[in-house]
Amino acid sequence: MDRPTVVRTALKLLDETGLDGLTLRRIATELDVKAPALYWHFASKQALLDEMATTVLADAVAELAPTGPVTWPGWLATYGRGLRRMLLRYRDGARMFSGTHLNDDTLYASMEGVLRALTEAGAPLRDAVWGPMAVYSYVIGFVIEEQATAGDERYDPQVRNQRLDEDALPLARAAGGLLFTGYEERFEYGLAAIVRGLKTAP
Amino acid sequence: MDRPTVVRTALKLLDETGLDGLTLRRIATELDVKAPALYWHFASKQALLDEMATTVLADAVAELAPTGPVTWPGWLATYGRGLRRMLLRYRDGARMFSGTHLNDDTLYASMEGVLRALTEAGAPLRDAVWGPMAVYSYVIGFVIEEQATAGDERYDPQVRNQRLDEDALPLARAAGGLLFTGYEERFEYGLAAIVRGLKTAP
DNA sequence: GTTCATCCTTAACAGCGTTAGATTCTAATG
DNA sequence: CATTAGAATCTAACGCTGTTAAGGATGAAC
Repeated sequence: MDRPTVVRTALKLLDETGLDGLTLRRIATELDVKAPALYWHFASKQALLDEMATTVLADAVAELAPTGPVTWPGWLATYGRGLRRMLLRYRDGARMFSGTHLNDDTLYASMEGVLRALTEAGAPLRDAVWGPMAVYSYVIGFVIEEQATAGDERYDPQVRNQRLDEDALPLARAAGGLLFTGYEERFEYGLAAIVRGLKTAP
Repeated sequence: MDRPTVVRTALKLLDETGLDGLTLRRIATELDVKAPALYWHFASKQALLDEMATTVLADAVAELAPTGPVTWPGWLATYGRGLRRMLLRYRDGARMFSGTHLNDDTLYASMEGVLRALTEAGAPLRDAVWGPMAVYSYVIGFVIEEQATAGDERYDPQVRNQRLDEDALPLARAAGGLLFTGYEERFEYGLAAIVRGLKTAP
């Protein structure tokens, strides 16, 4: 049992338990081990969560890193879609990223490749750094909300509209159907806006 | 002692304790009360957190809701900046939003005003809903990362660069200076991109 | 064959959110 | 004025959590 094994096991367990139900004792049981044994490999639960998030992001970046020549900021759309897909792969995947400290040198290595590809495509370093970061922020924020609301019946437009007065709040009622269905299309809407905005930067 | 009092007290305490240190016992002590008393007003701690987040957002939307005529999507920049300012006002303010269920009818009322102003400014309802939502996602994601890294010495570019090999990762090193300083400028960079992208929507 | 580091165990701690049941206080009712 | 009803809080406790301390098993190195 080593660090990567613990991380992968915890990530697998995350789908069953959710982030709130992910306890050290459950992870340990899954590994046929007692909870304190985890402290040999990780200084704290937070350190384990940090490494879980880092692993997911490193997987995403490694998979998405441009191999050949890319266009800027065209690659950002690919990056945004891939990142969202990675986050959706795990229950509470995006929430896992809030409050964690990303810290892995393999992450920086992948980043280096992205930065080189983007600068070689003609982007100033500032854009090559800030562009992906803006997409990253958007994706994290979007998926946090998506994973919180999708499947939660309190956000079902029909249930929601029963609470909302038709005469006083007609637009808020209509908004429900646009907010809590068709996440795919709404995600692309915002992502396209960012990419388009970066393309037409002054 | 009523619900709003508890919420405001908890929000004040949040700055001292941080989200992880915010326990029901501490909140109760601050209110000169024992912890179980809180259960008379809230069904669970999560319900209290939900209302805290809802309060912060409702405050922001109420303050930012356009009173007169607005331009679309020009108002979105105002909205994004104001929302960020509101989140930064509280320690872990953005993290508080991940995992909480926003649910307040006063929130919908404020939303109604925004939607009306934007549609009257000529925006289709879809844009009036999805535009602010895209900005919202970006701001939440941005501030989560900002509040996690700002002030954390592990993200100090100098400390960070000691870990990074100069020859192998020159761009990743240079990126540090662009990522963990000057949040203001980087925030505006992404915000402007979204707004510009929405303005030039096809 | 002893030493030493590695990896895991048992036992326990303080603190957490939460519940059950008793208790106090307030206001209205007869 | 005495009684009742309900609202708001208390005490006590439960099960669970992350975490620590101290010790035992295992295997490689001298």
